[in-house]
Amino acid sequence: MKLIVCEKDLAARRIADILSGGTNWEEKSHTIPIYKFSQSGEEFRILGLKGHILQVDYPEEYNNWRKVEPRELIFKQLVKVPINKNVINALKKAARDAHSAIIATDFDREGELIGMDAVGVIREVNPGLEIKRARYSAITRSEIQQTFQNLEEPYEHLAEAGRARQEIDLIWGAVLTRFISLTSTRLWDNFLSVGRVQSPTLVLLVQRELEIRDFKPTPYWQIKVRLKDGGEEFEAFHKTRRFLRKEEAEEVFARLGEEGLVTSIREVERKKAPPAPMNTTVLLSSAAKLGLSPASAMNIAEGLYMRGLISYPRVDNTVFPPSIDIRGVLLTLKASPQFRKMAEELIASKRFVPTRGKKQSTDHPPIYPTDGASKEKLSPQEWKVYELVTRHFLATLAEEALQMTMQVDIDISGEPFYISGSRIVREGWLRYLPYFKSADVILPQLKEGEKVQVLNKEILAKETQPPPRYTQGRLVEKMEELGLGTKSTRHSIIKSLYDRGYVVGNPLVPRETGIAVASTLIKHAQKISSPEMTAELEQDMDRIVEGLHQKDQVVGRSREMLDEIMEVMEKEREEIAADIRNGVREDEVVGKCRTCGKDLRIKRARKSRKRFVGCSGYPQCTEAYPLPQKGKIRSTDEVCPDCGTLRITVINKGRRPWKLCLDPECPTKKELVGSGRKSKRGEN
DNA sequence: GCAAGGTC
Repeated sequence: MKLIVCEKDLAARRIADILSGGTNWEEKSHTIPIYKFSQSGEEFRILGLKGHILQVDYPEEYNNWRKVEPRELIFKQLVKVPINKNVINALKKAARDAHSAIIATDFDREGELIGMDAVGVIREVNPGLEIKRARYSAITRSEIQQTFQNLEEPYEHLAEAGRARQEIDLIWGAVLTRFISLTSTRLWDNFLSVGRVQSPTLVLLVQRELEIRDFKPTPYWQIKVRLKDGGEEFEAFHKTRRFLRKEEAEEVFARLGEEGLVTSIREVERKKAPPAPMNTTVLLSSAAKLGLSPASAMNIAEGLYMRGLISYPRVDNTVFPPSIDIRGVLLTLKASPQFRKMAEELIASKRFVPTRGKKQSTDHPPIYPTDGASKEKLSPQEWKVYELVTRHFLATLAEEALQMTMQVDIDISGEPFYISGSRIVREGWLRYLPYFKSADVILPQLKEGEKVQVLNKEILAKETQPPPRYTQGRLVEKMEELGLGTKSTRHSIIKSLYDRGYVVGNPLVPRETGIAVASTLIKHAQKISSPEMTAELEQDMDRIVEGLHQKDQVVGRSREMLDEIMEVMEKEREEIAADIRNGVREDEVVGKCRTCGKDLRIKRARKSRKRFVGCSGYPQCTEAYPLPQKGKIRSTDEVCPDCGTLRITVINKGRRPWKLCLDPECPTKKELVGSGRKSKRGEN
């Protein structure tokens, strides 16, 4: 029996179909599907893993954070532990009966690592097994058939590069996470984390926040006039969009007479190209514009993919391979009542060539609908994502949109004014993807040389605005630009910043705890506060792949570097502890006290160690409220209209966050507590 | 209870 090991069930199923010509059947082993078939007297079994099967970890004796100095962890031996017992058992069982195995995981760094981990498990039960590697970059009939006739050897170096990443990420993550959590005594539910990807992402947000806080607005002035042409009234602005001196604006203002002259009208037709095909980043950033967090958009997309409604959602590629039958996709979309007409239109106009994006890879096609769904059969959020994917796909087939833009120049007493407008003259792809369509600005019918009447003039005092905060959608894009995280992890990295209490809201606003942690890392562990650590790791991994470096050299150097950082951080322990505690303390403020106006904050009772909300004016002010003893507490700026006390959010693991009035006697309390029933999926 | 990377 030949055993073929794939990275995921989808690949196993499709490869089985191709190699067997559709004669394979499915059996379950330890709940894992295995595809079987026979060919020229040989029996085949194809097994799909669920991604990584092992993870690196510290041996159990180091589990207690308080009993181990974080710095000691740096040079400790790491172990690998199974992630999913069913997968391992199914793999072992199949390996026992096999006389050879073929590793057919994705051909990339993590895929090779997954494959080599599988080889390790296989060898435990069947040491002499012959092992080959099937290298393919797309699951198409021709490529799979060819690949399996030209098997290769495993790429040990590639897997080693993956191991280096695993080890470095765990060592830096564990040591620094424990160190800052222990020094600031933020433990268990409230621990503070540090990581190669999450920390530079947090720093990005914090630096923007500090820029906003430091921002000094510059005043400027605009001149606006109200004009009349025949019956129509309209507004025009002075061409000096920003007068930096008020006097200057006033001088111009004083000169303006009661009549203006249309000096020129320019019309320009602009082409708006349809979007490139959708990859994960585009899916997440578009979904964010529709109000879905990247984490829930990804979750929902995963579910739609599992139900066969959209293609694989984790992809960088933005170029459709020729193997995708675009016309066929449109035909299946006719099964959707909501999209039947649009699909028919595109079929009738024979538009079967999609746009091409800049990122081309062959592992998966861009995200597209694989079946026609109907709105009634999906939840509102599922429909939102399905609709987005489908509309985006249709847009990539449609013709470009045309927008007419107009600028009219008007002279008033020698001063230049303008009005500008635009309108869509051909909808093209915007018809399918109307979410982000800009509204038309229609101008009055004017002619060059025409006179207009000045009805009114006005000086507007304005100020320059600080840079905007990152929205979740923009952050996903920025992370991709900086090389932080991957298509599969960015959404979860962002979610963990919320879970740690580093940020709130969308756009993301850092809390004081997040600012304190970021500032500490910038100051004392610069390395892990910037995207450069990832960039350098990538270079080191390339050298491992080329055989120029060994994994242990790279990890060893990284350990030394961390040790030097930790030596300094240990010396500065008191200062670091104070900085982070100050940040944490500020976030413990729930709001203002109703009685005395001072801060209400989360405190702990001396004797019982139970937490409660008390007034910082104690003992003069004795305002106090009980708190649930479990779960994370976050303040809100809401005040209950019934009892008049502040509301807080309580977050318990695996449950939907619930809001609670501080006053335990509040009449609305029962209803609020009871609202945690409906769904596990919460929006941030 | 640590990270980030796969995948469900």
